[in-house]
Amino acid sequence: MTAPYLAALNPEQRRAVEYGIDDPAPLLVVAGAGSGKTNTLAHRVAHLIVQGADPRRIMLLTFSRRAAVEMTRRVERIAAHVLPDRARLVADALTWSGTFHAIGARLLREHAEQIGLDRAFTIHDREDSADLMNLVRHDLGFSKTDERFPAKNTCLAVYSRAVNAEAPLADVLASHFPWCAGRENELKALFGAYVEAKQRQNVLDYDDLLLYWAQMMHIDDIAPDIAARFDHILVDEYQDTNRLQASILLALKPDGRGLTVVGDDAQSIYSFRAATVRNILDFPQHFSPPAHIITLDRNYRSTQPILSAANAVIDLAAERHKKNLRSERASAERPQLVCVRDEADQARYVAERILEHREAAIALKHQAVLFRASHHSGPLEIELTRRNIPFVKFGGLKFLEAAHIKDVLAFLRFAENLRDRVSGFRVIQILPGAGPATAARLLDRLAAAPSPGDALTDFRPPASSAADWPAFAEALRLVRNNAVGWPAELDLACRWYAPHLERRYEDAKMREADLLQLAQIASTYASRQRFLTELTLDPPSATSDEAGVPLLDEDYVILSTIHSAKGQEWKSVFVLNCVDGCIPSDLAVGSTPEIEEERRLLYVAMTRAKDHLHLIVPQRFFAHQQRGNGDRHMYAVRTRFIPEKIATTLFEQSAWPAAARQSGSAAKLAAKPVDIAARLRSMWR
DNA sequence: CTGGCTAAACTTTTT
DNA sequence: GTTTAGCCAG
Repeated sequence: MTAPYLAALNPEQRRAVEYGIDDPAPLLVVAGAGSGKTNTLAHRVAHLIVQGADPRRIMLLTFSRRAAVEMTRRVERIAAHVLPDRARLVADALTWSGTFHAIGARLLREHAEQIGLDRAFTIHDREDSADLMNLVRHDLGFSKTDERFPAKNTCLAVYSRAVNAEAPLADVLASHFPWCAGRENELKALFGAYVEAKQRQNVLDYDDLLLYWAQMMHIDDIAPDIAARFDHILVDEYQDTNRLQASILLALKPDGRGLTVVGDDAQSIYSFRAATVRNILDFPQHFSPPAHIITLDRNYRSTQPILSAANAVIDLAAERHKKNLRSERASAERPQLVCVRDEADQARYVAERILEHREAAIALKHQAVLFRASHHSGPLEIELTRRNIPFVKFGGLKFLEAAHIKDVLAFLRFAENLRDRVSGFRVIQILPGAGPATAARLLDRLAAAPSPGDALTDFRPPASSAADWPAFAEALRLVRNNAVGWPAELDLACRWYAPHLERRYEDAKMREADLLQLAQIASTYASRQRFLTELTLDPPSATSDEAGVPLLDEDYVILSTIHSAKGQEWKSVFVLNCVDGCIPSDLAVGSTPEIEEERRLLYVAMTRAKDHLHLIVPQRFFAHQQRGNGDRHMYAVRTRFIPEKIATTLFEQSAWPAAARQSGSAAKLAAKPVDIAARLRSMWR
């Protein structure tokens, strides 16, 4: 007897949904690309609830906030069929759904007192963390130039990997940062001081959200309480979790009962964040008896020719685990492998095909352009703007990373937490006449004072910044006293900042528009603290051109990094720069595992396509300066992941523009050759 | 002590 | 093409 709402699922999906409902043993679902993974997971959650599970006691860990929202939406839709009057209630009760980091932040605030943390901690994003690392690095005297010490971003990357991979510093250095291996002792000292600085300032970085959570799960008085709050824990995209996350999970469910993880080792693309595919491969053996495994290998997304090409690409992987996806969708159209001259032609080609597809009734929203690195879409963005084709871009440089946005946010963070040195350092130096020394002097007083608020009012600014100080102090005071409420506080911050914006930037007008957009975003949050926390954990993922964010009901093309395209699908997909040096990135050809991950990246990009897939190969490709006097243009060859045999048998190959290339050059070849040499000589006569 | 200047280094993907 | 350490004048 199967419930009617499960009738649309195939047998494997149904088994994944119904497995262990009465006896919740650990379950691993290996779900290939396009195999209905999200749908299956959503059905499992809905089914658990229909069978009596309490949605408030279900933890749903997803890779991104976007995925969490989508999952909740689907659960609600399924519930609407089965429990029509309670669907909304059910979805609203699924409050423990989100990323590891967001759930961690929430648990830490709830248990703050028990672990000696101030509830009002602020969260540093990656740039803030790097800035703090830099302050500490400077304090320890490592910025002296006689033997260059690793830069702040490198230091943070080393630290973060050691934490997330739960690996000793020496191992991390040897395997990923060999050029820093001689600095082990200094780095150890630096990281120790960095941790102390964070604690003094009452700030947590991304890694701390996991680290404190994991530590909390080792404390006998707290761990059982937290574990007992959740009957079921489901984890999506398990192939992209790291060891620290796995530790948290195993501490929450040591015997695996009530634990479901879903993922696909062929789509593991986040090892730069210390994710390890071993988590998913070793999962079953953590338990006795081992976790049950269900494999979903029927693909409902792509046509068979697209899937065959993608399968061929991933088949060449050095290490290949299980499954070959089968499609249910026949088609005569093979994926296209298109040669163009350069990136400008690539942009023109893509823009033209996009319009052509729209004429064929494929909405812009169902078309996406994917690329390896965020800046690869530059020429295309210009071309789309020129042709008035609206687009939204996902991934890459964030809105929040712009200096003027960071300034305003630093003001708010400083108001929230006067001990936050990174924010304080930034915001104080906005005032003319106040530099690092003034900032350090004030921050030292705030750190030492029993009441930082009083220390702030008592502070005598130097004469050089006396003119601008009162306005600053007053704005800060109003926000700190909650005198104006949220989101009026943001307006207040912007009004204080306006004259400085004007003075510091030539393009103040454009930047002002960004601040208006920030105000727009702010108005959707309930409080200053939630705004600051959630903005850091879930920054707006899309940026669009100056025209502003298109309204939701407008039609627009999707531009996205391949990483940000994870879990998504479109009718038509274009992959830019399918050349060596780009996919794989020439920054990632150092080791076999890195190259293998680049291969999976191409696989992920290809398997996003439902009906049409174009891989573009520009023959001349702009490369950022390759150390020294490097050239700007490189002559590129097709990516090594598509060898000749695959190209000829599984792709439709073409060159564009066709006319100029074929009839044009062929005709001229037949004619008499032009004497270029003579022309060159004649230039000087 | 700040702020403007020069020379040199660094440049992926993201919670 | 952008960020950062260091130098120097006020």
